[in-house]
Amino acid sequence: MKFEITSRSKRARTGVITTPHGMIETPAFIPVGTKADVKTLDIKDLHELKAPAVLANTYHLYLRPGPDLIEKFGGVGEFMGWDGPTFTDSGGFQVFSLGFGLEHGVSKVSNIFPAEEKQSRVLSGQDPKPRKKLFKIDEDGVNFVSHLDGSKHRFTAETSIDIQQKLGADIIFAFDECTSPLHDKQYTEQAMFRTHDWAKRSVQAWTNREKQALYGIIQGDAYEDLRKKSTEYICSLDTPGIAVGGSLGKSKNDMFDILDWTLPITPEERPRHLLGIGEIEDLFTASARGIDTFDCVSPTRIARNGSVYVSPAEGGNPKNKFNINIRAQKYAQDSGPIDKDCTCFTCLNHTRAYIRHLFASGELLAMRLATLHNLHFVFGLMEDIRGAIRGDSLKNLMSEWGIDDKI
RNA sequence: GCAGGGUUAGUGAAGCGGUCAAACACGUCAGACUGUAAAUCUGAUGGCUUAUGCCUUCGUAGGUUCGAAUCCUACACCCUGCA
Repeated sequence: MKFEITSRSKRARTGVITTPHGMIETPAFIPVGTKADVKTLDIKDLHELKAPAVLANTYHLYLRPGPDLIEKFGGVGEFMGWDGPTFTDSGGFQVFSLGFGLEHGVSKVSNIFPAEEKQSRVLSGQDPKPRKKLFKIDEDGVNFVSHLDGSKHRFTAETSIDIQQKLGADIIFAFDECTSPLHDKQYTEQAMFRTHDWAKRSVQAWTNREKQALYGIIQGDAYEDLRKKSTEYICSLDTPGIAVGGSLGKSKNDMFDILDWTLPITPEERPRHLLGIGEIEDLFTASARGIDTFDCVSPTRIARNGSVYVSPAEGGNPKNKFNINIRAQKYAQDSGPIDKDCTCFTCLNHTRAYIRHLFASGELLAMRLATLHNLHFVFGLMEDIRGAIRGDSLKNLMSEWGIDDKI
């Protein structure tokens, strides 16, 4: 992998990541294809959308169909028939989402209000309805039971890297522990040190350096000293790229702070990936802070659940100005496209009324059309962001979108 | 014509004297979703100037009872046997 910065505008930059499977213009949004497919889409769709890459998942592909089988087929990309760049996540996120996250019903950005109250209940063991977690963490690694069949397994830094080398993605991630916004500082610090140890071991286990680029992952939640310490340590390791991971706090402001603490002290020449983030607003604010690549399930997941992106001119929902719930009754007779200015397949061919009808009827096409639209929208947005960085006008673009950011 | 069974909120269907504005399912409406256990999940769903409140509802009309969706009578419609 090679990374070249092509322009700079304040803290933002554009660049090109060159992988064995092609180039990625950055900042870029990488759609998530957990089980070696972007849900509802095929590779022809991904090509037509100009998807820059696909991010698959180590945990899921390890359980099924298994890394040895994928290796026989020449890696995830070959296996799925995708000739573009690929990423694999390390499985670290599942340690969280199927562990603490499942147990206490939290995601990586806490949306629980009031978060402090929930946090104190969880920390004092007063959470009223904990569920049985599937992962148990120790210093050396993680024991877990498969969510598919209950079988017992163990991941360590070494096994994660070994699996990822068999999966063969162009960009791979160190095995890490993603904490929750509800963990206290003491635990977060312990987890951070564990992640540092695992990162070091991930680097040692990483042997396929010609073809695969390893990214270390910065942890530390929303604690300034921890994030800075973690950034220094992760950047001291010999990895081609750096990722910001883990819990990103209790609000968007926390996330801004985290990026402000970490990115200015990472080496400029290494590409920076922001794990699991990618709502419309975030793509602007994190690009402005110097993030180069994103991955996120949001555009594809909310599409399947009936939320589709709209530009500021369309209005959007009162609570979320960048999307509308296309299932709503008020669109039943709407003869316009999802977004007037959108040139995606869905908007060129179908009305809001038709898409709403497909959702109401439970038709699979509804999810596919919505996914095509949302990804086209996000990829177009990233192109606009890159153009704005080159033209030194990102701030203007953001104000056109009504994004108020102090940066 | 005789005998038996049935008629409950948008639909199907529980309830068979008080704790019933009425279970449950579906439907409908609204909301959530950020390194995907997610075509998932949550809430609302008789009306009201939103309430440990009032009003109207369980085929129709009467009746019994302190009290009826629940018991009785008549009527209407539907189903099943026998003529």
